[in-house]
Amino acid sequence: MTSKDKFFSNKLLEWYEKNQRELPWRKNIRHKDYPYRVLVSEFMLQQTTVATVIPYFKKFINEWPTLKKLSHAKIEDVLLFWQGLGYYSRAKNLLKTVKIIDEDYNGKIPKDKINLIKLPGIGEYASAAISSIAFNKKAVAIDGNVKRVIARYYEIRGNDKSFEKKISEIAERICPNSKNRSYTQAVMELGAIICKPKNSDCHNCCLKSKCSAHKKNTVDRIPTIKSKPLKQKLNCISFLTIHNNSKILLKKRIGKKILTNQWEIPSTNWKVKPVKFSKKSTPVPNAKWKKTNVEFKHSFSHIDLKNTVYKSNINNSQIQLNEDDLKWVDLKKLNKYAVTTMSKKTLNLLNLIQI
DNA sequence: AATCCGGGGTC
DNA sequence: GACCCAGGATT
Repeated sequence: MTSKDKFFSNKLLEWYEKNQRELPWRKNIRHKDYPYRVLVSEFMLQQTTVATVIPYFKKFINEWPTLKKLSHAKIEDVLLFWQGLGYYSRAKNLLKTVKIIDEDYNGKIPKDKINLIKLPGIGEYASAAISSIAFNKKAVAIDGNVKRVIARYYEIRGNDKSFEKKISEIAERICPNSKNRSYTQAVMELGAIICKPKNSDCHNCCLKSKCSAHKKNTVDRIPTIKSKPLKQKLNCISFLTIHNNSKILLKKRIGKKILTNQWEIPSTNWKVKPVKFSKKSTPVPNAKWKKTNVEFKHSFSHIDLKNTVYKSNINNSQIQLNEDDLKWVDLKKLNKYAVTTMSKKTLNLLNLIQI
């Protein structure tokens, strides 16, 4: 432990005391349900910005204020709630984890990383984050923010395995033996609001006097950017069937790997080549179908999808539905279903709903 | 070790 | 359009 290491944790803790944001999951650390709220927040925050999470978190805690209540929830309800937040396996894993804690741990969240990491959806980062933030235990949580802050402060270059190893070794070495609840959040907080990926606010940084990258003016080049594989470009046509301008046909994505079990406007498979319209592929082949002017792109983490929308007005809703996973849904009751964001965008563009 | 999994904000 | 976000599971 060098004086530069000491400076890091001391200055950071001092800065955090005065500058931390008021975030809903940080309130009432003495409350019996505080660890549960930290648990929920850590699931939501994975690869998701604080600003996005806040409204979801508030509604979630309002709906399921305690671990016990969430443990009795149905996965359909949790998924409905998670709609639009993305990475839906988090919702399933959160419910699984809470059920395990309720049954195997007498409702008490494990305090140590070694037990937390066994739970579904909790990995290397989250186990350390929960242990330190919820229980004030010493545990080293390394997320994207931490990597960036440490890489700049010690001027660690690269983006490969050895980079990860160096960051990890330094993080272990400089982690203080107390105030870990604050320290874990302080490093991430600095990364989020001062030591940002771009336009980092070095002028207001409590670490600038000893920051190697700042002194050498290499902040913008650290950490080294990883080249990512190109996104696959895919196409689809979706078929909006509408009755009396009030009810639409939705289909459940059964057996799909992405957006599993969510409801959507029936669509062709996603294909590399532009999809040609054919009546046979529509949910109601004997109806009149018309191409709309709605055509837009929707991006996933690894796919850029172009969606072209066709529409059919159906006068009687008595038509035979051949498949069990097709259903007429009143536009006013759309919020009872987990509907894909792309389908909601479609309905919004057709002025059928407001998002 | 690479790939999959969402969606939105920022520049 | 490229990059990032309090990552984890799967293959």
